[in-house]
Amino acid sequence: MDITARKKPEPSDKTTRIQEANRRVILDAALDVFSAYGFRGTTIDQIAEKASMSKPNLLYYFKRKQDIYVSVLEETLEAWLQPLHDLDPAGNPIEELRRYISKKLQMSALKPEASRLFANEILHGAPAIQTFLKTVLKKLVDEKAAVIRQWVSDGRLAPIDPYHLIFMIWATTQHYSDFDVQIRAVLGNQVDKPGFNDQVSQAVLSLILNGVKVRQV
Amino acid sequence: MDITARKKPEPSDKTTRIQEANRRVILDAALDVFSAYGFRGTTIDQIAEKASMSKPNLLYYFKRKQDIYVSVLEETLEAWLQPLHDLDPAGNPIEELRRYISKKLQMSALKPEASRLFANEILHGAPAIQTFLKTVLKKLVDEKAAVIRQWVSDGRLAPIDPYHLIFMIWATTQHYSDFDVQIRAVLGNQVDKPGFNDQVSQAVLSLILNGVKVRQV
DNA sequence: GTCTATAAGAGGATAGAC
DNA sequence: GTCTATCCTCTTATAGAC
Repeated sequence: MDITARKKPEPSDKTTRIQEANRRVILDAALDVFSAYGFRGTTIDQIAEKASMSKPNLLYYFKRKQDIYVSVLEETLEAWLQPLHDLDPAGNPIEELRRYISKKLQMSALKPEASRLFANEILHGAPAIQTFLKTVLKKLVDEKAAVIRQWVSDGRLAPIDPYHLIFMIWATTQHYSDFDVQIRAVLGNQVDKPGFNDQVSQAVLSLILNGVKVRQV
Repeated sequence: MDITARKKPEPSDKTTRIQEANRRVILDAALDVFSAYGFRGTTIDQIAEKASMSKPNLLYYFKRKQDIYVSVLEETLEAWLQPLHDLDPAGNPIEELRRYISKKLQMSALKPEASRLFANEILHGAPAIQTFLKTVLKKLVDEKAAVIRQWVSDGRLAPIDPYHLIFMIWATTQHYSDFDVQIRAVLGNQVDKPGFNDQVSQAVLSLILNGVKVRQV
C-alpha cells in the first residue's frame, strides 16, 4: 500500500488517449469521494457513479480500490509541497514567508478536497505515505528549516524555532479547509461571501508575520 | 445519529455498578479505536477485543455501533469546550489567552485520541455533531468573541478579528496531536523527549501572543 | 472496453442456550 | 449478563458474454 513501493509509469507504458481521459475522470471523482468519506468509508460504487461509469469498468482501469487511492494521493502530494520548494534562501525573509503562506492558503481554498484527503490520511497514521513523509517530506523540511535558521541568525527574523514555524504555517493555512464545517457552523454563510478569503489571508498573515518580524528596540 | 436528538440518561435510569463499569471499559476502548480508524474503519470486533469482551456482549450494552460512537463523542465534547468557557472577561487579556492556549495544548497532549476523534468527525462533515456545532459551539464562540472584541476596543489587545484568533488557536493547539505522525516523520524521536511539550508551548504561545500584544509606539 | 451476473468475504446485528 | 451460532446485508473483486 505504501506509495514509495509503487513504480512510476514508464514512458514505455503506452496509454491511449481514451485511457488517459478515463483515468482522469476516475481520479477526479475519487478525490471528491475519498476526501469526503475516507478510505474505508468510500465504496467503489460511489466513485463509479460520480465518474459515470460501471463498477467493473472502473476496475478495468484500476485493479483495486487501494490503487485508486494511492494514485490520487500521489498526484496530490507533489503539488502540495511545491510552495515550500519555492522558498528562496536569496529572497527577503518576510516576503518569502508571505508568499509561502499566501500560496498555501490559496491552494487550500482552491482544492479543499486535496487538503482533507491529506489530513485524513495523516490523522489515521499515514498508512499509505509513511515512507514518503520520512524521506521526501523530511528532507525538504530539514532543508528549508536550515534556510529559516540562517535568516534568524543573520538577524533578519525574530528568534523562532524554524520547525515549529513551519508546523504552525501548515496548521493555520489548512485549518480553514479541513475544519470547514466547523467554521461554517460558527460564521454562517459569510464564508461564501466574496471578501472572506482575503479576510482569512489578512488574519493569518498578520498574526504569523508579526510573530517573526524583528522588533526595533 | 445527531447528538442533540438523543436524550441524556435520567436519574430514573438505574444502572448497576457492573453496568457502569462495563460501559466505561467499552467507551475507553471505543475512543482508541474510533480515533485511530474513523467510524467506518472501525469494526465492533476491534472494540470488543480491546474491551476484552465478546461482540454480542458488547452489543448488550450498546445496541448499535452508532450508539457507541455518539456516546464517546458526547463525553468528549463537554470537556473539550471547558477551557474556552473559562476565558474570563474580567481577567488580564494576555494572561487569559495564555491560560487558554496552555490548557488546550495540555489537553491535546494528554488526550490526543479525543482530539483526533473530533478532527475526524469534522473533517467528514460532522454528521453526528452538526446541530451541536451550530447551537452550543456557535453560542459559546460568539460570546467569547465579544469578550475579545471588547478587549481590543479597550486598547488592551492589538486589533485582530476575534473569530480568526480563536480559529488559529484551535488550529495550532490541535495540530500536534492530529498530525502527530507527520510531526514524528520530520522530527524523529525527539518528540518523545521530556522537554518537547514545553518547546511546543513556548513556540505556539510566543507566536500568537506576540501577534496580539499591544505595541508601544 | 464495457456490460451483466455472481463469487467470496467482511462485518453488523440477532436468536436462543446457559 | 454472557456465550455460540447464525443470519443477512453490503462491498470488493472476478468471470465471461458482447
